[in-house]
Amino acid sequence: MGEYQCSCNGCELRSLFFENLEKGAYESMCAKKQQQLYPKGSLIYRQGEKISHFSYLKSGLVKLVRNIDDKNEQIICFARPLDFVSLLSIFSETCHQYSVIALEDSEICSLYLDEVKEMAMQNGRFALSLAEKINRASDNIILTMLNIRQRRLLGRIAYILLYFANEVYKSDVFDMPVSRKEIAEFIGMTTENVIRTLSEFRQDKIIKINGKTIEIADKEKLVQISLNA
Amino acid sequence: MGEYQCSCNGCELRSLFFENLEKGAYESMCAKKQQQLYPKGSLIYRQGEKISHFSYLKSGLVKLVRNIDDKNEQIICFARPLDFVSLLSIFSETCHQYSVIALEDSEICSLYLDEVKEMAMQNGRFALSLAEKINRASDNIILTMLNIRQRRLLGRIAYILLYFANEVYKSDVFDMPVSRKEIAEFIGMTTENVIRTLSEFRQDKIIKINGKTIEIADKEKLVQISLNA
DNA sequence: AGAAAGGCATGATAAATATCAGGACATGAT
DNA sequence: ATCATGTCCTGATATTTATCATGCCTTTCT
Repeated sequence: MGEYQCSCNGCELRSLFFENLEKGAYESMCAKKQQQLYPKGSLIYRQGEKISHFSYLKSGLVKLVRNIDDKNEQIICFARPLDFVSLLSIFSETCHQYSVIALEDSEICSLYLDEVKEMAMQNGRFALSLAEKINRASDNIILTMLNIRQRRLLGRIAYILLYFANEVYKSDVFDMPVSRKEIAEFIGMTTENVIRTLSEFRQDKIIKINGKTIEIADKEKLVQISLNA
Repeated sequence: MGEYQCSCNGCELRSLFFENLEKGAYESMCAKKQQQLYPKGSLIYRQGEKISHFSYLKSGLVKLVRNIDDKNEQIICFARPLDFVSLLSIFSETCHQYSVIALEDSEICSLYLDEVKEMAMQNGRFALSLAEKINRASDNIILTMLNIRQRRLLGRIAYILLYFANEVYKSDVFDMPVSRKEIAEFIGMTTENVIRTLSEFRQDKIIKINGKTIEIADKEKLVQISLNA
């Protein structure tokens, strides 16, 4: 029996496990991983479902969504690789508080939650490290919500444009992964006003819009708007 | 040397430690606790300070506040006993992300963070239990922020009135622990509009106001407003 | 006591945002 | 091919909220 080699060399979560688990424990955990590809638009978890897995995003982009009623949704956050997908309530609730939906083709790696918990109980260092990461994710959500709350329409749109450019795509030209409606659900304004504001930015030559592609043409001005509106 | 008896019989955090720590570890931790009384209005932690203690609220009421600039503040949440005070970033950041201020005379019990962390590393069950509690606190903050975001002025005021009545004071008559300005900072509206709305509720006989004392006179209507506005 | 500052209150007006309506365009289903 | 659906877009209007101004009352400071 040859030694097991984890195939996930690019997986950022490795460090978490590596640094804190015995080699044997790490490998047995890794061996049981279930990897799955969710195409763009597909539902990864449904709000209310039982949480059975500890999941993390290897590639792609997802949104966390809260269903208020039949018609209305709130987007809690967008999550990229390294942000855990089932992050929010994994240790505190038995059911998913939010739905998770793929915005781009996304690879999810899952481990049985029971086993991760078991491992955490046996290894405090691992548990603490896990808590740290989950904590940070929650913190970021709260901080972003506060940042959005303190801005008005224009500032909120500027903020989210800068978020995608700086945090997600690391480029001032990118394909907008979300619809105007989704932006509205994220910043808590109406779809019409999101559209209007983007048009306004286009007319003021702050951004260029070409189909799904957005180019930030005047970043300085966009930053100004994000700070002052 | 007689056996050490923890004096904090009413402390809800006991269970967390009790269930998960060896008696010796629990007692040595408990023996080092620092208990302090913060009078109403006093600063417990200042945003930006280094986090040195693991703290929890034994009695009283506090607010978590984010200073945006010289003049403007955002209130993140109110915390009662059982909610940890230094909860948000305790494992993920080295500095307090928010200030904590006493709204009522408050007793805080503190343990050295390093020691709690050390203990968590040595005891996975304890670490997991801690993570669970901190996780739940973050979840609640996020949920409350989403609940407020989906409402408009009247709904937000109704929501916070019901929050104090149902969650904090468990009574439809209570002394409002926060100013109109603080309500405004919490719900993200202006002070004038908070005042106006409360007056409106008073005129519509939904609440009675007598100095600091609020009485919810027509709870059914208040719930309706909270759901529809 | 008197002054200063802050909380509470209300009105008038301005600004921001939502709602409603309509149309162009793309996409997917039948 | 055609229909239905959904997204993007714009304008007109209504609603909601913020801002500005003012006054009263209480508390705090001196």
